[in-house]
Amino acid sequence: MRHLSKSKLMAYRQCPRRLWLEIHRPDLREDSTATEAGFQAGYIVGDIARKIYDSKQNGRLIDIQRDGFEEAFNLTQKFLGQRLPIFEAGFKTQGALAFADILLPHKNGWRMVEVKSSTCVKDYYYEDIAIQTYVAQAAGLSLTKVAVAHIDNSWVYPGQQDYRGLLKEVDVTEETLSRQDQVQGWLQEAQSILASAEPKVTTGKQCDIPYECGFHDYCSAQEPQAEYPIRWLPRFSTEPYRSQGIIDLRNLPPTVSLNPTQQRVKECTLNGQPWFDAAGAVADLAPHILPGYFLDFETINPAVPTWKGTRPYQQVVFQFSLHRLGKRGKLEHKEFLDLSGNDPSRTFAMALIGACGEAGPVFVYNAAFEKSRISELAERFPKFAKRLLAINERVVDLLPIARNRYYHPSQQGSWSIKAVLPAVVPELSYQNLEGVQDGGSAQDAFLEAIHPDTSVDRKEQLERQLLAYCQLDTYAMVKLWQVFAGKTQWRL
DNA sequence: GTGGCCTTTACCTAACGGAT
DNA sequence: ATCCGTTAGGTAAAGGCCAC
Repeated sequence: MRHLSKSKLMAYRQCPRRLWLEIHRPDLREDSTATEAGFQAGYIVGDIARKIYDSKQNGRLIDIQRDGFEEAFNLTQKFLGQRLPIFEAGFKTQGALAFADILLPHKNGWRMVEVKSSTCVKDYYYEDIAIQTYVAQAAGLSLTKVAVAHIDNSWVYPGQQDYRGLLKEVDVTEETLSRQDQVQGWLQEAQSILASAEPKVTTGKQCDIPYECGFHDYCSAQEPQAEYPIRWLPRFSTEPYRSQGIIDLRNLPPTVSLNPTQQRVKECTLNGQPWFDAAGAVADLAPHILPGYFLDFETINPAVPTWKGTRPYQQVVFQFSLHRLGKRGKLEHKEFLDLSGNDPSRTFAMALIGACGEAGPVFVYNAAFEKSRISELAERFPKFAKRLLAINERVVDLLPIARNRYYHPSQQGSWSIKAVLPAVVPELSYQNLEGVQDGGSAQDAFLEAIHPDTSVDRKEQLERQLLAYCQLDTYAMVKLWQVFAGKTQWRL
């Protein structure tokens, strides 16, 4: 009999091998990325949920890290007797463990609320909560109601630490209880899987459901490797071919119909040559006459908003870099970075208006992102709306030009800026940057910089790193433009 | 007017881009 | 783990055409 936490059982619902590895070889799992950020963006959803659901401030929180499993179970039983709100109550049955985010006295029993940081009730929550409630009920808990509390991303934070309205509660009692009969079977199957040898399951769709499995690299390393994987073909369903044992582009039957982009990826990959429609690129850029601007934003999007007037998961702009390229190739740079800890939006909007000038194309990469941010600022600050929307009118997207005119085998089917730049402008490298080398570390740096405990020296260091990183981003776009526009003789 | 066939439009979803 | 907007591609519904 193994101790099976609910999350590990969920793993088995997708793939028995995933469950087996979770229990027997957790060391093989890739570190999950975002969860271990040093500086948390504002509040954690769970903390807020406890405050919201503990209006009388008499709830009992069980700390599994501190107390350990056995003590958590004992405390749970003790607190159940007191009929007060309980957070992280622990239950155990048939080797399965479950911890309930919130338990509240309800009628003659208890109401269980599972807190999720998503913005809707996902299908897989039903299985998740079915296991949760099964374990709790089998351990003797009387449940009268089960609910999911998820984030309401249409809610606007009014400030003053007033987080009522952040969470939206959805009753899932029926959906959950109707699955109870199945859970018993899942538990037995899980135990028998764990008692056996490692199941060998080939990688497939299930590896990414409901999110990427941490053992994917381990499993795929044991399979034949394609030198030119067919998954490099953009928007191409590999499943039908995988089942036929076709994993390499060289083995893809010529009869398979590919769209022009896929065809290009295939050809360039197999002949190892980049493709560049230089005349086409020049023609695409010709209508957009200099002076031109090159713009990039950095944002932060905390689940729990920290600034009055912002929504959950809203992308709040805190930094931009702007290069201006004159008619004869003169390059200037402007930038903005707000590390005050206050909402940067308003000063950002003003600085952006001031920096962009009155006319000339504003080049960005994947225009939807920057344009959406600008539109949002226009909505929030009507006084600036006209001037902000005027900038949006000037935005020119370099992504479709890259996609239509350029491909290098090293892109591996992707036209994201991180795939395109090293191919087009190999001499530019982010490796030389210290600290901040990508968007993720930019957010970390921002959070650390605005944290009250951060020293002045450290803050200045982070500021320098952030500025260097964002400036390199737009400079890289200038270099990209230079190649596409055929101005390689310019010294930029 | 109905049935059959083809074309167009409308709608939906997965993939991809950006940000963490 | 999470968000969002755009887009490509597929499918379903609607529309158009003509023979019978």
